[in-house]
Amino acid sequence: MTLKTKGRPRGFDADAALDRAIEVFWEHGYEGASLTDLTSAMGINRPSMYAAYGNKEELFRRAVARYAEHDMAYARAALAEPTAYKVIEKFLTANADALTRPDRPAGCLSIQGGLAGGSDDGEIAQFLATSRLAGERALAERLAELDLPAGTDPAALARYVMTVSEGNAVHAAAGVDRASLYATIDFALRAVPA
Amino acid sequence: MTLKTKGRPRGFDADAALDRAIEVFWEHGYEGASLTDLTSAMGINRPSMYAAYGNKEELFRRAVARYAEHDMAYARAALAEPTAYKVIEKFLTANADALTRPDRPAGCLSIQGGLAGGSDDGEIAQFLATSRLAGERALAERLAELDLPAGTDPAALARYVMTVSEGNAVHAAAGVDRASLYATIDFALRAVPA
DNA sequence: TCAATTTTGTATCGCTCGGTATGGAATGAA
DNA sequence: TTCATTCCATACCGAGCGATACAAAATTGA
Repeated sequence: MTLKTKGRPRGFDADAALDRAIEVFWEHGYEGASLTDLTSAMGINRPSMYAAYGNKEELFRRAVARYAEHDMAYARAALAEPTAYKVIEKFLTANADALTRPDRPAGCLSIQGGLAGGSDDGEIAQFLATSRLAGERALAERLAELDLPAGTDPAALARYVMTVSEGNAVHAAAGVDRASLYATIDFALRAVPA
Repeated sequence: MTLKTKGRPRGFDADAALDRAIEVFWEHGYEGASLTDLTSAMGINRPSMYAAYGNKEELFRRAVARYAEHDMAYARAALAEPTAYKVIEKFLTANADALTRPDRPAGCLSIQGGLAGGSDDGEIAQFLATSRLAGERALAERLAELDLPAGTDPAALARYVMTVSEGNAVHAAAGVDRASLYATIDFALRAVPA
């Protein structure tokens, strides 16, 4: 799969470097993560970053894509559960686990990355919002396939679940521990048709 | 109440200027709001801002304090309701209204202001988190006074309600409309003891 | 062995950031 | 009128930002 390269070979693993960039963006947000922070965490120099990823915004988009693929695999796994209640229960608990992993920053990259539009016209915030709403739509579509009581809107239920998930992410970023998030989920599940 | 001043009188209303600063922080976040953005919205020059408020961080803290006093008065009003269910119902609906006021930025300053620790070591994010948790504690204390079923932890219930509120704030900032937030609240209230 | 190609390290670019020095303008007190 | 005091406006500061120019280093193909 490695195509024959002509020039000097790259001295670092682009995916491993991306993993380190993910954590920097996760902790400091898009705007708060400076190129000095990023490249020093990635173990490379600035020109290497620009050659490999384009610019800071592209690096961020690649980081979010990789984050969605790896750190949010639990969400796709939860969709495989056989009932609506179990899908939601598994999604929320696995989400709470991910929000409080001891070896990772607290919270969720797609929220920590940036909610407010900073210097740009909210381009980053909008990109993250779109990506979150895509997850919400995927959940709604899965719920629509499953056994919901008549009159229950799958899209509204999915939005409720994502709302709890995002609120938990805000709490986790503030230092709230895993057990407390579980307690919140216990309440949240009481609103879900069994 | 105006004490006799000696020198040249101030040429602007400090509270009105603060209201304009609130909106800039609300839209762009603490880091994303530059002094040029702020002072031009406030209609004053930089030295006037520094003379009146100290520095950018102090301006932000004053803005958040004024925001809590004015734009979040609905929260204190909701606490006056006579039952736990009504307190929570009124808090969440008034919150959804505030998150989607057409004459104000979408979402909530205490979340839009900044979740991730930027250049500083998360001092702003921590300040905002502390202020949000103070609101949560106030709600918990009020719920503890009211009629909850035996075995219901007021602190956990308050945390659940704030989680929904914060999730709605994230959704509102992403452009979700008021009716959708209401639908989320309809689900959320099903978990609240009546 | 040499040209072609790509990456790497250094040093720097122009720009914007938060913050300030300075002098003139506007007031109250004497 | 004059002084002391306070505020306003211009112009500027050092620092850090994202992004790059340039040449040395490392590889492939001829």
